Amino acid sequence: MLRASRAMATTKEAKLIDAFINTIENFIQLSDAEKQLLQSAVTRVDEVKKGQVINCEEERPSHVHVVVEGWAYRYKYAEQGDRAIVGYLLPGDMSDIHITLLDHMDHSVGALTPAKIALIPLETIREIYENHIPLSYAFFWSSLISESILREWFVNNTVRPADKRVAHLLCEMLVRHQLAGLTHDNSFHLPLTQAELSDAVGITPVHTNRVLQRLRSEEMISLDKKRLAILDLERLMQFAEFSPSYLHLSEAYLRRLSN
Amino acid sequence: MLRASRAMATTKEAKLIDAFINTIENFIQLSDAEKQLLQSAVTRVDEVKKGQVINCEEERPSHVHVVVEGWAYRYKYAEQGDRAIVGYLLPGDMSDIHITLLDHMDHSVGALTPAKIALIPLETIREIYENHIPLSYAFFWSSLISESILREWFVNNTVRPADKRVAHLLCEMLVRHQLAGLTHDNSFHLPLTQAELSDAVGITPVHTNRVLQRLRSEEMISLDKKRLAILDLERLMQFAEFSPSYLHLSEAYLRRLSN
DNA sequence: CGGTGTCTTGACATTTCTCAAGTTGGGTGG
DNA sequence: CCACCCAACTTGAGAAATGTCAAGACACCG
Repeated sequence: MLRASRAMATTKEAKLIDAFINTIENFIQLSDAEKQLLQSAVTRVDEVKKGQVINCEEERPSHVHVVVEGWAYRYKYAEQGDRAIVGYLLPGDMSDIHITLLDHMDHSVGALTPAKIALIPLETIREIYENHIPLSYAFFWSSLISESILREWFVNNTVRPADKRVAHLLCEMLVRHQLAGLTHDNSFHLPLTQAELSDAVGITPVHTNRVLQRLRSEEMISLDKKRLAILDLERLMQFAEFSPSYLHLSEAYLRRLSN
Repeated sequence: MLRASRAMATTKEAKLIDAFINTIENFIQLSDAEKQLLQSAVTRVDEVKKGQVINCEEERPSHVHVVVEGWAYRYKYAEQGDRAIVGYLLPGDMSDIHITLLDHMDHSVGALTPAKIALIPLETIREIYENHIPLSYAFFWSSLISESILREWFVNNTVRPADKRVAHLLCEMLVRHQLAGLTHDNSFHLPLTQAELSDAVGITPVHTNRVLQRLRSEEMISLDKKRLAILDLERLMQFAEFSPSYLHLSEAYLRRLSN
């Protein structure tokens, strides 16, 4: 029975590996044994619907979640029902590694699109902490990267006007999609609703709409049927004051980007 | 020589322990040996002047810094010279544990007041990672707490209007000072300039001034000669939509707060 | 083919910013 | 001890950015 579920997991993990392991290897090279270990750590892969809650604020999840396919997002509601989107999770991103050391979620996580989510039991992660120090570095590292991204998001919403905020976010999304190999010619699938974009940059949907129109009319981007194309990356980055330093890209990735 | 500097350090560390070790012990109880280890990890205690830079963006520090006395702050400049203050560091806070795994600072750290800063060499931290797993949990934990605080700051600046932002920040500062035992009757020393407060909540100094006046005239706070008193904590917290859950306080601390 | 969610537009309200001019207060040199 | 000075704080008036409300257009889905 245990064996069976292992086997099931194995067929799915190929996908987990593609994204998550790839991400980790931006930090350290993993041995085959370590990859295998991560593979077998996944006990389940859930298919969740758009909008479904994956982790709820205040709860204590029993598993750590990794996005395999689709988009998820971190969010928090303020009192009058205003939602702040605190981060987007792309394939390969971990949602809640904090929970191995903290006793409750301080935010919620939900699916922004239909998604596949891999689950790893907390105890497995704890075992890794004890016995596979390089891998625990990797978890710590990935958490530090999300902290750095969050910090830049904070700066974005704190000092920049609405149009630059949106532009900055789009630049980041482009780079992160490039890293994941999900772009063609600076264009990629952006499943966000204008309202979902708004909640990440802290402006009104109506205003987001007008900002996007301006970016389009100035021919920095085109956005149609959820496909975003960056038409003039140079100019967009400059306009947004975007510098990818905070993403802590490895040399290898920086090279990949410049192609 | 080495021995001498150790001895020097030892006299100073009593302070380090008071704050930093205390903080850590909010997470796990440390053995005497572990406390000793942390003590001896400090190779130097610097006295820095107000405004002095401790870590600079893009650089790679050789030491991790811990605030012993005074306030420090994390910040980033946007292009037109706008500064975003990304966090305040109180005694006991670590400034740059990230640097053990990332290759450059993605933000700067400076002193907001005259301060004493303890330095721990990177290699020492790395040794701890390898040989003292519980202590490395503690470092990881403290980094997760700052991430959670940052997340709440993000929410604050993303969904709340100016007056609530300021109120929320003041609530947080009160709690953090209470934890550090730095309050008397809900009042404490707030060394911030109105401009420094402004850069943390993303509004103009002029506007901050008016917001503070409103909070004063509504008798929620009083603020004079850098001494902040929360006159009606209940009301201020409600107004700010403040809930300390994101600070991940231990039961023990929550009890302490309710006195 | 109808319906619901998303996008778009316009007109107006509100919040926050900008600029510019005081005012206050603590610190320093004479 | 005084006089001055500079940084921080305050105030006012008008400008700019962003929000609100309401209605219509569009587009995808069942």
